[in-house]
Amino acid sequence: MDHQFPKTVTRQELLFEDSDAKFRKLLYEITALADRVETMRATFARHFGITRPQYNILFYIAQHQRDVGLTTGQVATALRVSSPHVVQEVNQLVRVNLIEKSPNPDDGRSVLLRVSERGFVMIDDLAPTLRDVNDRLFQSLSKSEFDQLCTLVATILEDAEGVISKLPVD
Amino acid sequence: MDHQFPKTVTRQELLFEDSDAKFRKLLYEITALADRVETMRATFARHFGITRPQYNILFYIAQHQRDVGLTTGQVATALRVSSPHVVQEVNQLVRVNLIEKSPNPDDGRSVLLRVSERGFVMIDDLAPTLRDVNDRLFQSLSKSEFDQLCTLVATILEDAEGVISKLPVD
DNA sequence: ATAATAAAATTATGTAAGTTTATTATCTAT
DNA sequence: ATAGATAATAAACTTACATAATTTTATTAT
Repeated sequence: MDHQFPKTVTRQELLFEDSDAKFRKLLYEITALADRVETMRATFARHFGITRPQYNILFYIAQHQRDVGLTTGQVATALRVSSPHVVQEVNQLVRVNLIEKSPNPDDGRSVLLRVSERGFVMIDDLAPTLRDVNDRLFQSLSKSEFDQLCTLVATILEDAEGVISKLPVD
Repeated sequence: MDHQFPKTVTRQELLFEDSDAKFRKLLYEITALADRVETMRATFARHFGITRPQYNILFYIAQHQRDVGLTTGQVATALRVSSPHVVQEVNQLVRVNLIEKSPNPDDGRSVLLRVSERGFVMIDDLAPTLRDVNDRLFQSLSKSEFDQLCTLVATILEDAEGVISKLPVD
């Protein structure tokens, strides 16, 4: 009658006093942390009068356009969303003059996306707030802890891709 | 004409060669990792014939109901979603006999949720797969790295709550 | 050079995962 | 006994996507 939840991990390195509680807490906290980060982005987005996906697209382009800009497809692939979604959100950003579209001289089917002058003004306006928030978010980390965290997260993310590519179900 | 993206962090501990690139990569990878974890959960959910939010609710209850069960409101608060959403998804789970509702003897307004016998059978069926996936997801971590990661993530999550509670915008 | 095929963006439509608002029943404090 | 507060729920709405179909332009094979 009184079921106990089965263990979700077997590696000894991940168990404490034979319990996977700490491991489950970590998994929960990783997703919770990502959720908080997206909450912050949603707040910044609202401050700009745009939505969270629009904010993510705008900032991705701002950080990765060089001189040439990015295509719709590049943005969709990088953010792991569909092209129609990028088209839809970018059109909203074009309407409020935060993104500019121009034809791709190398490919007549393609379009190049760049953040507008106004877009960069808004980003520059937000930057001090962003620095304040990020400094506080990572206030407790020493340089070596930051390095460790970067390495650990990168490693696990890589392993996650491998795991997903051959999930034993579905 | 050629705008450069402003720095998003100032702490020296988080900068490399005066660039915040590594920091931005970390933030990106944290959300990417959480996204991959949710992708895995969605796959397990599909295998059960339920949705990802249903899976998350089912597993939260399975792990936290003791003898007594959990109320709708407790689940909503813990998972940070609205009560109506929990009601909706739990009703689906009741329909397929994975969750059982019972009146709360201590409060006539309230309802107690528990995973059904069939629910635990499904969870026990999935457990070996879950262990395999989790072992592989964290295959690269030593015990001390796992400990460090737990501490770092918990610390940052705590700081994140503080940051959100007093965001300088909105 | 032309025909077939592929690729990029877009339009239209659909859906999953939530939210907000309103209602009802019960509880708590005066 | 009454006046709020709280728990669950129902109904309606919204957001953040995806899928399918279409158009235009490129590429490849003949």
